[in-house]
Amino acid sequence: MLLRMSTLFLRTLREDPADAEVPSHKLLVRAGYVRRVAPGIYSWLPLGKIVLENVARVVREEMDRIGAQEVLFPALLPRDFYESTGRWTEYGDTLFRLKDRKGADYLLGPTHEEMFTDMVKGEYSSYKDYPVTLYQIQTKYRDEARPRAGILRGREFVMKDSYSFDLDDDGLKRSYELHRDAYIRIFDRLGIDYKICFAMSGAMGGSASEEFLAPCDTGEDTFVACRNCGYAANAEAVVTPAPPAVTAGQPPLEVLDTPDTPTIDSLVAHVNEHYGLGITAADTLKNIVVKVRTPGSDEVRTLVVGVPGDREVDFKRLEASLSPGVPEIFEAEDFARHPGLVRGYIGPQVLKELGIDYLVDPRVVAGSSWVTGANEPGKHAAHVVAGRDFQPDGTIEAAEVRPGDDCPRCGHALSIDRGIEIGHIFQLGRKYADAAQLDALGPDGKPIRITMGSYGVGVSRAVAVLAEQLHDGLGLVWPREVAPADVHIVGTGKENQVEVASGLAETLEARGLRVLVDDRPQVSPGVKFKDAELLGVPTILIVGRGVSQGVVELRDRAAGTKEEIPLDEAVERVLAACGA
RNA sequence: CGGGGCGUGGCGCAGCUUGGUAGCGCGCUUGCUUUGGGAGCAAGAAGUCGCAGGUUCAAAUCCUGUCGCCCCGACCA
Repeated sequence: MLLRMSTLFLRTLREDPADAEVPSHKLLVRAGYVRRVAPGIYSWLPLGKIVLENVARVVREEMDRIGAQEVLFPALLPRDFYESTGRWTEYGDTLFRLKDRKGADYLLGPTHEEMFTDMVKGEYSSYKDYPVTLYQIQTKYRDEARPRAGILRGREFVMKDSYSFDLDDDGLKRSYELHRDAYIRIFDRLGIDYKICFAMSGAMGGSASEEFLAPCDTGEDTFVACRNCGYAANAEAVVTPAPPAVTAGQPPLEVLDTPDTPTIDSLVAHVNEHYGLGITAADTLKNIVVKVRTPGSDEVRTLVVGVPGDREVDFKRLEASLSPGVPEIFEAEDFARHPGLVRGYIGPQVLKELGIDYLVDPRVVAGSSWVTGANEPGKHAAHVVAGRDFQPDGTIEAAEVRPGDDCPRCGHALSIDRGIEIGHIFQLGRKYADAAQLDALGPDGKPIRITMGSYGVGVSRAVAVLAEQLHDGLGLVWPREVAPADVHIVGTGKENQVEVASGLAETLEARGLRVLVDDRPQVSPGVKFKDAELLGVPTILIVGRGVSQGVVELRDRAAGTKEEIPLDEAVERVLAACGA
């Protein structure tokens, strides 16, 4: 491959685009890799297209290596496939819907579980056919409430999705492990920094699920990591270790007058001053009321969640824990309908008789004693003991996770970071096979329900993540595997530099390198240097003022090093630098 | 959905308060000079100022409406 800057369809920008906030967005636009078309929708220019294809190639090679077979579904899909699993309605506004000329409903595929399942059902029928794994690299469409950060979170994006079909749980586990290994190879080859995190299997009803998160300040996901034992988990999936149950005798429950203590801080200050309890916010029990809606039905139940008063409820964690139920805020009119719930002074002591479910943070163990609401305006209760004064209906992971919290595996302090999800592997189980009645006929003549795994890689997102993780003040710094070229040859000078550069480019191309050569006439050296740094090709060869003395300059974009080398060694030196 | 900000040549912006010939930088075209860090000089091309209505002798500027875009939030009872 040989690209010439003199004819390459490329225009770099000197300034950041006004609508870009994050580094990857700014740089990919400035360097002429992508252009915005509409919110969350981008065009890929030649260099961007090459990088995108390189990522796709790596993904494809590693999927093929584990025996997955590539297929391609349409992005434009008829409604009926999504009707059978209920997702035509469940997906809500995120689904791009459209009608054909006859008025029939269509959608742009946000994901393709239904299509894969249906395809396998149509072709395979014997246990001898299994296991099988299929994948595609496809454009997906999701009408996100808020697309952001350029191609990091778009409404149209390229994703590799694959599905494994197995006869039993052991097979599923093997398919899952194969994918896990493939993903490790993919992200290692791409040069992405990532962490494998435990994730919630959530509504999909699966058993095991892990996310590949790329640590990144601009990330939307929060994850915890333990430096000691290597445990890592999405914040939504973190398990809170329960302290040992308390058995020692506790003083009896005591109701306290606590006027004007609407917040935890004011409550703590008040009881310490007037009752000398010497407590902290962590000794109080905060009770949050939510409504939980069951999707697909009108059923709404009231739920109270108890967490230590020094912690906020993390709505995302709550949501994940309640899934498929959807928590909603308990409004003033809801309080009006439940006079037993005294806003600001709710305690769990009365929930049983009110018939309201009560779930507590795992720290609220049997025998633990709390200061909490007394279910009367202006009153709280002290020495309220779990198991004695109230009986929780179970535990729930809803409290926020904080840096320094105990690792659930080894007890060391956890750190918290943000990341971007670039891959997800997931033991789906039989949900879709059940919906589609996907069976194989067994050796005994009886049907075997197939069990599935679902696996995704954000291909276009990976491009943005690389830009996000690998850049400096001058521009992009691509790893060689995805770079638009192996070497960027800059010819600059008023003598024969451009011809020499062009000749070197042809020689190196013939030796198997992907070459980008700046052969633009009448362009000043400064511009060419700046562009080379902005574009981010890993190896840069400058053919400039030294050429009449037989000297050229070899640069390493990532290391920032430069070295003068003899012109007649240039070809071999570049080949060596490019690992060819 | 809530809050904030912004719509002016291809890109980045000023002008609006206080109405009066639409401007700057980058980019682009032509010529000459220049060639190791986003060159210089000269001459050019290119904008119905998001859209609609209103006020006015006169609107990018004031008023009303509307559309779009960007950012933050989506919870703390």
